[in-house]
Amino acid sequence: MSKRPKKSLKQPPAEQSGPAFPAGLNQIPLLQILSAQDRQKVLGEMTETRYGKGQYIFREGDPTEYFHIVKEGSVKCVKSSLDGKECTLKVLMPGDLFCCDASAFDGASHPGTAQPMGDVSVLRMKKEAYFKMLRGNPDAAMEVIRYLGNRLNEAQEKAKVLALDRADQRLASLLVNLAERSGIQEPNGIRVSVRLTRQDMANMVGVTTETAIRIMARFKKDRLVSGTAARLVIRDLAKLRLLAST
Amino acid sequence: MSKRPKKSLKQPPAEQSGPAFPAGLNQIPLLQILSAQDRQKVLGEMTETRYGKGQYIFREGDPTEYFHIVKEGSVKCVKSSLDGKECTLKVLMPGDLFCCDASAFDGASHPGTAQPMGDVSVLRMKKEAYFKMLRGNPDAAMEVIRYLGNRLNEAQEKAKVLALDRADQRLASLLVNLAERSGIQEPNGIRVSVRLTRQDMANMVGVTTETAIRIMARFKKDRLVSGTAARLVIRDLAKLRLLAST
DNA sequence: CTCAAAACATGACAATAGTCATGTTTATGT
DNA sequence: ACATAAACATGACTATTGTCATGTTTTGAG
Repeated sequence: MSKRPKKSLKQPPAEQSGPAFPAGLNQIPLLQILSAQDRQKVLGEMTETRYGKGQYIFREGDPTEYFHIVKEGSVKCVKSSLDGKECTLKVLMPGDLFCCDASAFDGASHPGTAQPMGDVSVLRMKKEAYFKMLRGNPDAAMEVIRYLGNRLNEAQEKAKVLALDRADQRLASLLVNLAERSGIQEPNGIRVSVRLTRQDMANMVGVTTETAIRIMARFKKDRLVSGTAARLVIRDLAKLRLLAST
Repeated sequence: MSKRPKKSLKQPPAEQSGPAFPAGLNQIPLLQILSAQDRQKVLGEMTETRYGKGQYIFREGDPTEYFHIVKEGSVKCVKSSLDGKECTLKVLMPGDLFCCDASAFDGASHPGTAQPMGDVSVLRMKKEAYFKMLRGNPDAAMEVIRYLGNRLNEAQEKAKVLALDRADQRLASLLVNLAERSGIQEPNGIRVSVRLTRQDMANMVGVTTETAIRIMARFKKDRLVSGTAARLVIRDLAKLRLLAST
C-alpha cells in the first residue's frame, strides 16, 4: 500500500556493506533479483539523471547507447507522425525498464521519444555493461524476458483496443488501466497519481483532444469520473470496465 | 534469395551425428545459436505438430503449457472482442517464436488465439524445459531478449499506425510490411507469399471488410497493387510507402 | 496577487468509416 | 465440370469522429 518499507519480498539481501542499498531502489525488480555483490557492481555502473518538464531523455532517431530504468516519476514514450500528430505508447513508472530491447542491439536508433512527465529520476547504464550483466546473470536475463513479454502483451492488448473499440470505450479502457496501475484509493474513488491532461489522454488512445474532452465531460456528467488533470478521480470503476469491454 | 541451402551463417555446426540437423530448421535463429549438442538435446524435447485450415493451435484463455516455434507455413495471432469482432495482431512466419513470453510464466492463460493460415508445422516444447534451456544458455536467452524486443517495437509501431492513420494509410502500411517481410520479387512486382483475403487484411488493420475491399479496389485502379488473396502483387511499393507515411 | 498560458468547453459542419442490403465473380471439393 | 461456398464488389444511408472557430476556466510563474 504505502510506498516506503516492506523490506524485500524475495531473496532477503545479505547484510549490506559499502554504499547501502539506496532508498527508492527497492521498487526495481531487476535489481532485487541480483545478489548483493552483483547489485553493487551494477549500481556502480549506473548513473542517475534528473529531468524536468520540457526536457527529453532521448528522442526518436537518437542512437541507442544506454539501458534505462525509471527510478522516480513517470516517463512517457511517444511517437510522432510527419504531420505533427503524436501518440503516447506507454507511460513508464518507477521500476520500468526502457531500451532493454532490441533497438539497443544492432546499433539501431531509438524508435520513439522518451520524455519526463514532471520531475523524474532515471538510472542509466552503458548497453555493453548491461549485456554483460545479463549474460552473467541468468536470473536477470529471465526477469528481462518476463518483463519484455509483459510489455509485448500489453502493447498487443492496446493494439486490439485501438483496432476494435470506439473512442469512448478506448478512454474507458485507459481509465481502468490508470486506476489499476497508478490508482490510490480515496474516500470518494480512486485517484490517478499521474498528472494527465485531456490532451495526454487523447494521445494515449488515438483520438483528438476535442473528442477526449467531450467524452470526459460525458463521463463526468454520468458520475464515472471527477476532476481534471491535476486531480483525476475514478468514481465508478465497475461501469467503466463494463463500457470498456462492451 | 532462394530458401534452400546457404549452409549456416554463424557458428558452422560441427559435423553432425545421430539425428542430423533436420531440413527446415536452419531458418530458426534460436536453434542456430545453440551448440550442436544443446541443439540435439532441445530438438529431443520438442515435438512437431501439423495443423490445417479451421484448426486452432491454442485459443484465447487456454492454459499456457508450451513454448512454440513456427517451422513451416504461417500462423496468425488473433484477439476477439465480446461482440465477435476480430483483430489479427501478427502473422508469424517460419522461425518466429510464440509463447516465449510472460504469459508462459506466471501460469497465466493465453491472451490470444493462434490459428494456422493454411497448412503449418509447429515445434513445441514444455515450458519448463524451455526455461531450463534459457537458463543454461546465455546466448539463447539473449536471442530471446532481442526477439521479444523486436516484437515489442513492431507492436508499438502497429499501435502508432492504428492510433494516427486513416484506413487507406493503414492498408498501405500493411502492404509495405508484407512486401518487405514475405515478398517475392517477380517480373511485374513483388508477390506476397502469404494468402490474405480482404477480410484478413481488414482484421490486420482494424477496419471493416467492406472498407478494405473499397480501398484495395482503389489501389488496384491506381496500379499500386494487383491480384487478390491467392496472388496479391505489390506493383508500386514506393507510392504505397509514400501514402503510408503521409 | 496578477496575468499570461494552458487546459477545458462547446457548437457547427465536414470527412471518414461503418452498416446493411444485394449482386457478381472466383475458388474449391467431389 | 458442376455445384456451392467464399471472396470480392458496390450503393445508399448512418454513425462516429475530426476540424475549425471561439469562448471560458484553471493553473502556475514571477
